[in-house]
Amino acid sequence: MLELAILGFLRDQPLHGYDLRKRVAALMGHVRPVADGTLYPAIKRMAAAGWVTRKDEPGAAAAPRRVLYLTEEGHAELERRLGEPAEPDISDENRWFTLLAFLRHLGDPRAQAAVLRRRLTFLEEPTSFFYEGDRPMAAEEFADPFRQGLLAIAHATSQAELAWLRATIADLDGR
Amino acid sequence: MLELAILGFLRDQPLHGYDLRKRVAALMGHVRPVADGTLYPAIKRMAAAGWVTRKDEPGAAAAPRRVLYLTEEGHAELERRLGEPAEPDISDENRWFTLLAFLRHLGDPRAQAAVLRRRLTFLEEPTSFFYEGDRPMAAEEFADPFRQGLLAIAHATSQAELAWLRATIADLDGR
DNA sequence: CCAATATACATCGGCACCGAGGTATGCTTC
DNA sequence: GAAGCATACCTCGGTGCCGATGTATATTGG
Repeated sequence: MLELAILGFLRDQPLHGYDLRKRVAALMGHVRPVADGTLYPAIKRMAAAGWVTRKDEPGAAAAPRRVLYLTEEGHAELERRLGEPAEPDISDENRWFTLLAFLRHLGDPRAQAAVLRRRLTFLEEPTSFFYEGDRPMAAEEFADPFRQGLLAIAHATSQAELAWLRATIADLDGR
Repeated sequence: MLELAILGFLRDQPLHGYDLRKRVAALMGHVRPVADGTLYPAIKRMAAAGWVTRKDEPGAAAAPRRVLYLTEEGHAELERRLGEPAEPDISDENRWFTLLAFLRHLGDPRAQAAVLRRRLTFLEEPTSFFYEGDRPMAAEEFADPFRQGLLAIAHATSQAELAWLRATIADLDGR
């Protein structure tokens, strides 16, 4: 998730670590803040993989910066991750939102629609959070207001996204 | 998140690992399936911490079972985690939903309302996913339909939950 | 009768993440 | 001119998670 965000942000423009940290924090930081001890090792990993290159520059405000540039390999990696996302990227909302934030970088509308369809399929399959033995339980069945709320919120959420997905897929197909 | 779910399920009744695995999978498995290599070490940790005890029983269908019982310490730990959740339990939807699934086990309505208020405060504070320099960007500002969708879905989602939170807090306060 | 499947538990190496700590620079404010 | 803060980068130990792998039993289907 973090690596995808880094690839995605660098796709737009070269950035140094500190700037990247702020952008990543804006994107997903309210859910889970990004620690320095996570970001810098990630950058190091990605440099070792050949996805980014680093160039030292004198710091504008303070200490010298190491500006990160996306390489061609990094570009290819981004497209691969956007076009062939792993299952958790589809099912986990946090990961999915990160993917969505950079999906425009997958040039082909057909490929974009295919990714949206995977999410659509996931949201359309019936899921039950709680079971009594083998039988799925409906929201009305339990007295617990919190579990009722949980199901109600999950339902409202997925309805909103389903509507958007269907409209956007239709739009992409029409091009 | 996993440990909270285990404590929560065992609060209702003793369960063996395999049964626990199915219940945890139903609750959060569609988002992120639980691997055996995650569940069993977690049980072991929790047994070492004194939150659960294990009792061997002949298997009903197959291999012998190790039935898990919540101890008094485990009960206290559950209440502590429900009543004083860490920040990520409030902000991360996956964790929050898990907490909500077991919040009824926090007996006191006032304490329950206090937890809901923390989530309310979190959802009420304005968040912007993207910035241009220092300026937050509104959904209409970018042409990217995916980012527009991302913001629209996030907004719809939080509206649904806000309404439920306010209603439920009012209800709990009225008791 | 054999294979496949579901039940049931467990370990191990690798890896990402986190918090804590460390280093250094330049600007602003008192 | 000292203190405090924002900028900017990095390491290290601990922990939890994951996939792969292993072991064993009972039922079901061909």
